[in-house]
Amino acid sequence: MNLFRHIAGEITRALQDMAAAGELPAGLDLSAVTAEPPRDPAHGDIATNAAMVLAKPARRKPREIAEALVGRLRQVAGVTAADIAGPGFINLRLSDDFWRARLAEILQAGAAYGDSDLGKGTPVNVEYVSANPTGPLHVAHARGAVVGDALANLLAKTGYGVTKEYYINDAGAQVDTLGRSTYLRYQEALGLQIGDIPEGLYPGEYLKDVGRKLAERDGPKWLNQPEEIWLPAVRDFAIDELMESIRDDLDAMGVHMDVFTSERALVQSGAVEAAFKALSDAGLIYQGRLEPPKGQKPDDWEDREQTLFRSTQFGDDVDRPLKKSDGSWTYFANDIANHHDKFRRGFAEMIDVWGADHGGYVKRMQAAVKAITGGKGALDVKLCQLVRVLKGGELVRMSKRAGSFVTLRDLLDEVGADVVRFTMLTRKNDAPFDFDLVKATEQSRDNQVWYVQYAHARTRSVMRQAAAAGFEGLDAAVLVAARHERLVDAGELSLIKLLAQWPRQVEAAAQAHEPHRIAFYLYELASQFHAHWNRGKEDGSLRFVVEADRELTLARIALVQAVGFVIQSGLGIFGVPPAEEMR
RNA sequence: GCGCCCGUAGCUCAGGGGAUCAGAGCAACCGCCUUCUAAGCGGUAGGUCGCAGGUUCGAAUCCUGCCGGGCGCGCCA
Repeated sequence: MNLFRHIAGEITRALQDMAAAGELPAGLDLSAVTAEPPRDPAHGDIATNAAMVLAKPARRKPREIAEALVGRLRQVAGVTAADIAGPGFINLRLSDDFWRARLAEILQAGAAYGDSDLGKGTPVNVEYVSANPTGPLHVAHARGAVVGDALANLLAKTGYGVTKEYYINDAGAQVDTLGRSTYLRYQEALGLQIGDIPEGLYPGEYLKDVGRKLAERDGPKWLNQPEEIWLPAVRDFAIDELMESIRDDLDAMGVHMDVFTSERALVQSGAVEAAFKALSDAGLIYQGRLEPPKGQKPDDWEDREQTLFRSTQFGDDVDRPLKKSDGSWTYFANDIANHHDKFRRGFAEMIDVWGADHGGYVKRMQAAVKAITGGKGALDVKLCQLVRVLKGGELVRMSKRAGSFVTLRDLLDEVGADVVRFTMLTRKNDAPFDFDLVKATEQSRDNQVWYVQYAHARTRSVMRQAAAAGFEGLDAAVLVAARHERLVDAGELSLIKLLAQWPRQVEAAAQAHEPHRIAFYLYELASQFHAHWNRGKEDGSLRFVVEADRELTLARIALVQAVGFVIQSGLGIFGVPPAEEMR
């Protein structure tokens, strides 16, 4: 149970009782009332702002409301103290037994502790990576992949019906360029001299493989043919090859998409026309002219009338073109169809994870979603800032395979998927990130992955030690039944309190769409666990396994197991398997 | 020129989204190893939360302006 929500419910009920008793006006809006841990634990276990928030609408002084409320809150089960602080805050203290009762919940739930039905099954579509199939995935994609995947897992854990989706940008001019670039490598594979890769084509060596495979499959049949003959076949072949390698890379990182949507297929199905018609019918399409951007006018700017979408009606800065000068759809038009299609598939809630270089695109896409869904759909966009790869402080630039960037595969080879996944989440998505390959694998406290894994390994170590000391069959039932009231040490109790915050942390992170919060919580939990461990070194009576006191040992093992479960629960969101030992 | 993001301790970053003293790690200094991994733990020192206003009983948190850095700005995706 999310005990903060539980207490918030109790506070709400007390306020309603007060209203019924005439101590407060009826019909007050209680939605701003919170129950949360105070910043300083010395203030108590839970603080509520109820009296402060209601003072104005109730036309009463905060302290008056607080005085009345405190009396009622003292009657709530588990509450041992309710005090007024400062201008009218109420600090609650809960009994140790109330806290210890969380232990049984954790032990029964195991790694599922923190799961909730917050989302009530609401479908959510999380679109991430969505890289063009024109080259291997690189570090920026890795960040998007990790953020998107963890966010999706987080939402699934909190009861949303999550679909992980990849939108394949396989319809534009870039894939034609890919086709031409591949054709060159195909010729090369058949023994022709191709010289330098011409400007405008992709020079990456990764296309050599693709060219060679094409030569193996088709032989020389495309040689000496006009481009219009070979381009479609070569392009499609290359897209398939690159998508396969992209899927392999994602697999290697533990990212598994539910749906791959092809832009090309979408266009061919007439989805763009359908979306366009919907906007048009709503009177949101017109022919007009745009001002050139100030300060930086493109040299080839040509003032002309074009087909525009009234995105300004939905908060965008200027209206946006949906057709190129040759009459074909813009990428934006296709992406409107993409989101329209998601909405029609049942997703009113959509999340896109993009690179920061697409930041200028957010407003128009959100505008489009509002327009095309009649206001029923909502799009949240998570922008991932730049990732720089360092090695011992030195910037790493070149990749063996790709030429100008570090590939995802390089990263995985260098530090492993688990480290990539966790480390990428130790920063907010909208803060730039320096990924240091040396630090990422260092075994020290400033390496958060290692530190959290070490804590989990230590929980396992305790279990092994306990078994060696004759404690066997330590299953959930035995640990749930253990005498938890024997846990009276301050370190033990504060660990329990931190564990009890987990469900709230998960829900808060899910609602904010911020998976990085999980990493910080896990780091704090690990820190407290290591600290408590060390107390046992200094004071033998605090060690987990006390052979002379079987009852106490079982209670402490229950706590250790609970710590392990919560770490597992958290790492599960990141898709990182917990370590059994660190050797 | 316009839009978005960022500006918190020497360094790298948190700060649950308004209120009860500004946090962590690293680096610096001082301590703790016969016992479950010292790959660790504890302590000291260090900040007018970019600047200036505003809203409020209360602002690192919300609003406005400015300064500094990043990203982007029809017919690329």
